[in-house]
Amino acid sequence: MSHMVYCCLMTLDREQVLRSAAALLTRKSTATMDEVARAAGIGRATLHRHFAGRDALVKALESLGIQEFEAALDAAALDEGSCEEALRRLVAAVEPSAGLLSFLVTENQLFEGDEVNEGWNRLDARVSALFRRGQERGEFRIDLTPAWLTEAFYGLVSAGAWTVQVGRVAGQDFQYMIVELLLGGARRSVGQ
Amino acid sequence: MSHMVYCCLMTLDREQVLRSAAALLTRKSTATMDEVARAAGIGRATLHRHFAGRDALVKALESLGIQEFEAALDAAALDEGSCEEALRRLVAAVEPSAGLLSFLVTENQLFEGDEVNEGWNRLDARVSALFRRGQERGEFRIDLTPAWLTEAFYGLVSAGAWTVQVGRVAGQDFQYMIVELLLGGARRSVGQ
DNA sequence: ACCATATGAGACATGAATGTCTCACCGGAG
DNA sequence: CTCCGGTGAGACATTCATGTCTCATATGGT
Repeated sequence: MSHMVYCCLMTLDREQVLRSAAALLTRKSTATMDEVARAAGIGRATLHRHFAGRDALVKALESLGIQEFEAALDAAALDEGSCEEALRRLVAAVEPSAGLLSFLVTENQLFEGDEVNEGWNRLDARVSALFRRGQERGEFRIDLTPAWLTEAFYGLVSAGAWTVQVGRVAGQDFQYMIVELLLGGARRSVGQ
Repeated sequence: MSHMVYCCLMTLDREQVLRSAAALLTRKSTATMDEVARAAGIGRATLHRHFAGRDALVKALESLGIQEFEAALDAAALDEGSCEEALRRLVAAVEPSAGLLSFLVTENQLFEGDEVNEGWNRLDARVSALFRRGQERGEFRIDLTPAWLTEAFYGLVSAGAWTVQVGRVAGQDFQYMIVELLLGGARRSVGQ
């Protein structure tokens, strides 16, 4: 059928392929096009019909990651209520995409090149704004810059995704680990 | 001269080459053997005389990173005094190697393969032991496992190295950022 | 049943990185 | 000065991922 139903500018096939590619590349970032195709249960030729080449695949993955992260930011409603609760909602919303995000973040090949996808700037700005709002509300300390807190957020999400994947901690603890460390740190407070 | 002075099982030449290779690969993990050679100011043939191939180079880099990290652990004297102070010493000692560590950590190609260098297990155990000692001393909270705190430590060191490198924060703040976030978190405590 | 489309498998060429080789050159030791 | 080990430059073959192609097949609608 040539008249397929489009959803979000992406066919269902394409979406499925992209999902499995993300899952594979998250684990093995150097996976070959053939491996990606096999992982998706399709032939290499078909993969090439969907994505012109490896670059196009990675770009599509980048778009997917940005889209998912942006959706997580929307779902978390960062402007509402306390910033601590907003951060908890954000981590919960971003968990399903953590692996993909981790892959994209470490794929610094994207960042060293000509031009970065402007989507990352938008995302950085929104996360950074959350931390700034928390500082202005007196919830977050002001001696750590929003820029650093944003990078630390990415770093901890990646570390959490990795740690869960290798089985060093249970996936059930993902949100708790990240939020608690990011908010409260490792030091035992007097009250606890 | 065929009778060269050996130091730490490594010639001075080899050491220099390894340093610049680490610096380059930290920035561009996909750098070519030729690029590595140029960065070291030597010819590709000479690079091959020092390291049989790319794999050997990466292995040597891994050994160097492990060696430096182990030296940092020694210098930090993790068993002495409070664990908070020990952690501060560790971050300070590890700062010069942060870029190399970041490269090696993200080079998951090393971890997905046949066998991981047993050195990583030793390092993990020592860092983990620090956090466990802190928990036993009542300094650190016990609801975050030493395994997670260890991974978070790696993640924050990597994030810090990256953030400093791209100029998002000043290199001068490296230690403070990491230690303060890892120990105290982003939440503003009542006393502050 | 027929046809159109998409697919999988494989062959093939291309390009890039790698690994090996030779050769001319340089600098120091004898 | 002469010799010799180390070096840089380049040529060369090899390997591997990639990209393109063809063709037989399966699927699905008419």
